Amino acid sequence: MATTQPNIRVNPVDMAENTSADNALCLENQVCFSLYSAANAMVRAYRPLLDKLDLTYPQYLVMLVLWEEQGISVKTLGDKLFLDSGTLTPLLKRLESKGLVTRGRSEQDERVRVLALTPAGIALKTQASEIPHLMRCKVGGEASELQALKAMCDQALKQLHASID
Amino acid sequence: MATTQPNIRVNPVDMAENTSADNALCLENQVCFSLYSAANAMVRAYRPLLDKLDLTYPQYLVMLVLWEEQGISVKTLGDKLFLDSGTLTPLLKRLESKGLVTRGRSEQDERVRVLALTPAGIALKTQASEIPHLMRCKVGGEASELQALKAMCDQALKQLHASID
DNA sequence: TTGATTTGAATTGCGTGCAATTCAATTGTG
DNA sequence: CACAATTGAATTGCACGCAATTCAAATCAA
Repeated sequence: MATTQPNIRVNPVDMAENTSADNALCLENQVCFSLYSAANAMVRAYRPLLDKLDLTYPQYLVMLVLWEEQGISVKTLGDKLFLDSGTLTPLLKRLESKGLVTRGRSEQDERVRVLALTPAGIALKTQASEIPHLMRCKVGGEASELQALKAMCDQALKQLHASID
Repeated sequence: MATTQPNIRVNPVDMAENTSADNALCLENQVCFSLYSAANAMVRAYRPLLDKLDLTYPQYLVMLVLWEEQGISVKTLGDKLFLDSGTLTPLLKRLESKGLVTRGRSEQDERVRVLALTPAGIALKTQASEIPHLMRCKVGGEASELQALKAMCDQALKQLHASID
């Protein structure tokens, strides 16, 4: 049961007519729904791996950025992750309370938080090193397919950002 | 600034070595991160359209299902949307309080909620009919590309469900 | 039939996402 | 220099997602 069958729908009895809007309210939406479901499933799949590091997926993303470059601001971090301060501020406080991240202040601009890693935060990178391989096994598929998926997601993201409203 | 440049990274000064784990902690993750970011952006793009219907995106998904088939249980709905009762129960209560959905009880099995639409819930479909077209404009791209994106997301979802841990 | 198990929803708790607002620090302007 | 506008974070409020637990109804097994 629950086999993912193609989008061939039978019109239910109590629904009136099967117009073009019906098809649109199915076919086109499936792309967004597939994207949405796949993203949820991806975060779910990360969970058991990240539990060992006591990280959530968004926290892991922040750590990925900081493992690459420290001393950045919340704004810069948000630009990289497409997340705002409303999401990042409490998240960063949690990482700080775990002893992984420091939230300093910029000397030049008192408004700016300067994010850096503690030794424990840096050390966590070693434990994280096996995660990409494990996730690749879970997702499966050819590398070229994954690259194509990434390219399409990036394209869609770019387009959605372009059409702000 | 903030141009989406290819994944050519410069190793920061205070980071030690640039191992294969470094590449993995970037390249492979980008697929998941792209998926995650695109899904977030998609939900964000839906918002102004759905605001007019006073629906969130997950609520819209529920309505899509019920516009196709009424009288289903929370379980069946969850199987279709890949969501559980922890998400759906409060969401359905909100749809109920908006006067769009009824949450009855099954005669055969008292545990089961039977979900149906109110006249207002059915009527809302008309207002929703233009949303797919508007979203397609926002996302852009060829229909074939979107179908390819959907196929890859579905494949990834299927694979992630198969490898439960 | 009874008792154990399973199942469908609901509940609880936590961590996002994000719109909207606030606030202080900084920048721009006359 | 004053003062308005902008900017970077933080805060508030709401709606998810989902793990974990609870609970009652239904099913299974001895």
